[in-house]
Amino acid sequence: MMDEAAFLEQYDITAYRAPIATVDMAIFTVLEEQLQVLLYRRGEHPHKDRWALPGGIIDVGVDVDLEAAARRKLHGKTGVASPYLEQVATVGNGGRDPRGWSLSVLYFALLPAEGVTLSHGWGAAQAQWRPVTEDGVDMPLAFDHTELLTAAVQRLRGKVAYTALPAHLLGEEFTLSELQRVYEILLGRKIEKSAFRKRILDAGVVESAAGRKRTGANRPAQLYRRRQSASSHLFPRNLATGDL
Amino acid sequence: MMDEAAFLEQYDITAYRAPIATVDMAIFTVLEEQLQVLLYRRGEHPHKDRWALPGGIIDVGVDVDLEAAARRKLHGKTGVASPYLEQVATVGNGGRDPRGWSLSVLYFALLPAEGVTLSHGWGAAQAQWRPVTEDGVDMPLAFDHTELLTAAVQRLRGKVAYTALPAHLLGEEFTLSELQRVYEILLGRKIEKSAFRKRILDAGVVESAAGRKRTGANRPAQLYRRRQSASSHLFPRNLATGDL
DNA sequence: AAAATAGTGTCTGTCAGACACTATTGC
DNA sequence: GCAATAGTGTCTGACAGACACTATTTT
Repeated sequence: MMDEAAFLEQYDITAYRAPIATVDMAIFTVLEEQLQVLLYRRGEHPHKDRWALPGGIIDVGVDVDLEAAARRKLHGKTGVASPYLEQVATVGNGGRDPRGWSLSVLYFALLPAEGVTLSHGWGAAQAQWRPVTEDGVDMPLAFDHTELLTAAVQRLRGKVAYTALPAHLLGEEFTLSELQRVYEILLGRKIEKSAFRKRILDAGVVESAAGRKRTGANRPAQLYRRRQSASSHLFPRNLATGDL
Repeated sequence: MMDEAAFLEQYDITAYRAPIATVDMAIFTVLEEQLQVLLYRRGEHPHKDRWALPGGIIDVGVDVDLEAAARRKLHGKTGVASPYLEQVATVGNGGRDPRGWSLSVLYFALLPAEGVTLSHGWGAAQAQWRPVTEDGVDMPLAFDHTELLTAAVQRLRGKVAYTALPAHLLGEEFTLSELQRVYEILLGRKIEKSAFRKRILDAGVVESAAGRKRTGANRPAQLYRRRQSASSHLFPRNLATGDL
């Protein structure tokens, strides 16, 4: 009979043909009144010169865990360290990558457009924001990234009406009007102002910050910031006008 | 300059130290008026003799995709081929498995207790249903399976009030009273009958089946069955009495 | 008739949705 | 004052939640 220490001694990890393990990122922002996603043009095989979601192979020597791998990819492309990050799903099969059976963990990130400096990183020819139309982007993508992007967009859109997630698309401080505008862009329709404000404030997902924002020939607006609970909070009912 | 075919030709998949890739299953049923989860006692190292969620290493030679791997594990333990299956999350880090950096994709399955014959499968000393109390089970589990189970239970509980998922815990045909009872068990509280029936029927997630069920000295109940849309449907508002 | 569960009808408080109104700034 | 946006108040219809009622079976 063998104990666990002895078992591990003789265990050969390379005896198993493991799948390729990767992380892919759908990085969203709101820019020019549109939801946009960060894509880069692949500079290496496979799918060289095609547009793709940022991502890549998990490095078990560098990444302490899955989320660290995701943050590493994100930081490399945007320079942003700690945006809102959420795991969407994992896909895995023998056909999605010509290199063999591969498994990809998909994350989405939300970040404010200001302060982001896109850098190519190695292996990427270009990186740029592309507007999201309906559930995707109007260009073919490498691998199964079209499907991955659709899944990420649907997850995001599905949560908009029930959570305070869109607040992460704005900077530290923002006005309720700005927040409402982001909701409207994500939902693709107008929201009734009074109901929106009541529900956001009642939910306690934002707190007022000192100071007001003055932009033009009009009444200045109170500034707010996210509260800690903001991301996880589920509104008891729908937030925006109209169901779903 | 190399084209893609030439690239793949010289590409050596074993040059990368990939994580161990596994699938774990939280298999739920309702038995004896309680939510129960299927556990098995490990017959091999590591964590020999500890209770664990069914699962194991993905076999890229056998499993065409991730879900196939999950169904293979499920079928091996229960003999059930096609229950409700949903991906919950993926965890990965260097410390959760003594064999090395490992990555586990967690699924949960819902199935009716009738007709399930538990079999050990190889590598398992015993398999049995264990009641779920609060967010877990009252025994230590192997690896990080306590956390995995908690995640699965929370996902299930979180969706109960907004979806028709609990219908998958019953057989082909069931009465509305039986369905209501399952909801009550999962939510841990009574639901008002009239409201429950109105919302289930209005949502159109079940359809009446021919025949009625007669059990005792009382009025027989109409039988219903799930409709195709049942699993994905989101109720516009909460289904059960009381929020969340 | 009694017991037991199936199934329906009605009332009420709450809240989403609509809309109109007041407030505060620059010009 | 006028334009423009911030922010509030009020009415109404719909529905969740509570509760009481009717219906159908066996014993």
